Amino acid sequence: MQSVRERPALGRVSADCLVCAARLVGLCAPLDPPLLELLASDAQRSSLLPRQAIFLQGDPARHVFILSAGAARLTRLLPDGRRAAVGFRLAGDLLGFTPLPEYPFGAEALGPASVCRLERHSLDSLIARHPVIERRLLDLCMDELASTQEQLLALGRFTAEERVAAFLLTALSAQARRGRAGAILDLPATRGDLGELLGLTLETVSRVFSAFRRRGWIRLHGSTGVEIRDAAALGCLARGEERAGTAA
Amino acid sequence: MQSVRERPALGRVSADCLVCAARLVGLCAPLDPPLLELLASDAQRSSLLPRQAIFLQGDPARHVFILSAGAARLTRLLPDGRRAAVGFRLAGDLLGFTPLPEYPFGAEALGPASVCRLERHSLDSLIARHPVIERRLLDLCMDELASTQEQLLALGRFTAEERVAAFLLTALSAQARRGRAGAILDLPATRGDLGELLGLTLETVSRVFSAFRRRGWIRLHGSTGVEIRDAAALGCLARGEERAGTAA
DNA sequence: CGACCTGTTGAAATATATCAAACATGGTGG
DNA sequence: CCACCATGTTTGATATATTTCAACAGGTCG
Repeated sequence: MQSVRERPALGRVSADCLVCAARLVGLCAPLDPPLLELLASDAQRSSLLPRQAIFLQGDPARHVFILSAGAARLTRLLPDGRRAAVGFRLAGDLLGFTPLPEYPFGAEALGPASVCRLERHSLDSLIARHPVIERRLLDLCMDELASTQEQLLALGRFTAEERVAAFLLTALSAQARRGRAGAILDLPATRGDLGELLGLTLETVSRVFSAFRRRGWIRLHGSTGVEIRDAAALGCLARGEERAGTAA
Repeated sequence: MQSVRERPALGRVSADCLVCAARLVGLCAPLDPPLLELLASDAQRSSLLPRQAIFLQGDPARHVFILSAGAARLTRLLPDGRRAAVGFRLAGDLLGFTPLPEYPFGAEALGPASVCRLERHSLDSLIARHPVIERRLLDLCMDELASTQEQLLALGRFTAEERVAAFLLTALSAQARRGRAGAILDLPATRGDLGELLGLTLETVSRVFSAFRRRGWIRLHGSTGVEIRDAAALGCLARGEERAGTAA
């Protein structure tokens, strides 16, 4: 089912590119320019087509990746073919940093994207020489843990509508944090992608989008644009404020 | 609904106690004795009754806790009263370590338990003086992230039976890692507790236990003992190996 | 144009929740 | 010691949210 699997072509990367892509979030955000230069000197940049794999579940975890542009998803494949998404990641996020010998899940680009690839051992030696990086990794890990726990709450206790509402608002604020303010969410994901993230089928996701649209809470623009027109109503759902009837 | 809420009585703690409780897992596992002594000198020990709160969701996050004995659960309460458990924690685990100003969820003892309480700022200053602690925190955070992602997978894609099976095996191996080998799991949690962890109702958890018992996969001993009699069968479910009929 | 993919909507099937009742268990106090 | 109560468990009947199966519509692309 995965259309494109070959590895991206590689190229050298400048510190500028790293700085520019990951100014406000991610590993590089708080690092000194000289340190960034050091990171960049070891990294290789590559561009990804939509749906292209960054790494596969089960591959030896020899590299870490910084997503410098675009969006990606992390997915786990079950033996019987079911697939679940562990999360979506945006520009600046670190991918594939694991203590395990193999990646416990795969990563693939959602839309067009680009990554900086760094050898795991070269990150390790960088850490050894510059403890500030370790501190930064701990912060990132804690952020990721917190968002995973939120996701857990959603899958464990939220209805389909609540999950979609929570996702839309989370994605909107993640996009805002990366500089693009405004109510239009750029979401290069199919209904199926969202279903895998939210523990729903693609049909259920579609029905929820339709319901939100009918209530005037969202508007769709093209294939990837989702305009949030009533963040308050969505927020009420996303916070889990009532179990029963959805008031007008 | 929470029966006991007052804070535990505090007392001094020895490094020995920390070492002993958390020898193989947790924050203290790989630390030098002198460092442990340092940690211990700042910590206060307290005993907890079953169901006693360690900290509440929304409390200022001024302390971190090391669970030195017993089991605890972390729960998030939704505005409308629904409750979800983020996870269970066992002896040696670190609780309440968050970058946020307030605890994002509450922690309470499942059975009788004890914790070592440490001021957050004193942990911070310890980190500043001994970077090895930071490394250890990163490892712990990554472990916690990995187990949370497993849990996410379970809630997103697993059936009720698969969730319970996966939980039982995870709990068994967590117990084994803490020294108590063997097939009998000591589980001081009600069906309701498990339901909150697994995103199910207590009745569904009970029905799954009954089904496993009828198939001879488990046996119950008293109110907390669960004997795993067919780990292979449970493992097959827990890995998500088939979607449809459960073969005899 | 036709094949293909994504999205939408409908009708039926189903896993789990909800509601309800009985049953066990352990503690407590008469 | 036993009656009593609170708490947790089990099981049943019913309801319901979501899945599953299916058909169709709108793009896109070769």
